[in-house]
Amino acid sequence: MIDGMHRLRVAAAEGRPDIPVRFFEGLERDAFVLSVQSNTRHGLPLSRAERTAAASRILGSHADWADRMIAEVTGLSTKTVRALRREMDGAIPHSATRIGRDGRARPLDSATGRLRASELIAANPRASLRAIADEAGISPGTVRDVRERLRRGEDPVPAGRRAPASQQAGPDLARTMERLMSDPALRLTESGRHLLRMLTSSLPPAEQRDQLVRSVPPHCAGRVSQLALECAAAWQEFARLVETARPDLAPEGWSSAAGAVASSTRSHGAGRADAPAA
DNA sequence: GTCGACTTGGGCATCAGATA
DNA sequence: TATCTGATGCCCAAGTCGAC
Repeated sequence: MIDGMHRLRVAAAEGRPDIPVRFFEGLERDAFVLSVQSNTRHGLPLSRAERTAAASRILGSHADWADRMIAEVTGLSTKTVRALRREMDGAIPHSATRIGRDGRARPLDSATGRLRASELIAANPRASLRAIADEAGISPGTVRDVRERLRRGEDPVPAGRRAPASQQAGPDLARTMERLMSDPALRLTESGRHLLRMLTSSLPPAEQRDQLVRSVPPHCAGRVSQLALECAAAWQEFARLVETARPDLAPEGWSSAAGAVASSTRSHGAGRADAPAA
């Protein structure tokens, strides 16, 4: 029963031998979506907690659906669904595209396709927009925009919100830091606050990094560099100990990232494993 | 090839209700 | 009463796709 439980009970109470039904053919996950949609549109409305739980489940089963699509189904706001998706980052399948309410798929990051299109245009300036679009995996409209940008001497990838994934490491770190700082388990204990202070002070914002580098006097550069490498090695050892203590909580990719730091620092012969230095 | 309709995610300001 | 949280509306740049 996806919808109409009350109508069925009323029919049964009235002793009616049959009731008109509409069959649904599809996957269980799609049946769940239909059920949530029905409950938000009529009948006994779902509580906010129930709608949030439903949105979480739909995010897990339909990760490629746009936030607005899920918001419409669950009766939540788009911003709430967006926040929920951020919270569940890592726990839900990653999708490079979003299917909107119009059923069209749109990429989250078109930089790769744009760069590919710019290469194809340079190689064959007389190729049609559709031919390049097919080859690059983007729409003809986007190819046209790339071509106009190249004619104006601009970068084929617009600067702004949809930056290439390679440039998103900074914001991800900042987001992870924000989550840790809002976690009561850390925020409300002395040792947790101490750890947060150490993590915060050891993560210079990208925009301040260049300024910090320029502020190092030439005669101190060697010692500062050596100390930074020792700090990195100490943090790497700290990461290894944390991972060993709680292997079940180690995020995917953590080991390889820590290993990369280790390999880059060990090659300099630095490293002190007794305490993490910030 | 071009254009317009419609959509996206994100930022920002504002408001309302819950909670301390 | 102050603060927090969630919802809403508006705006923006960018993307897709059908019609012409």
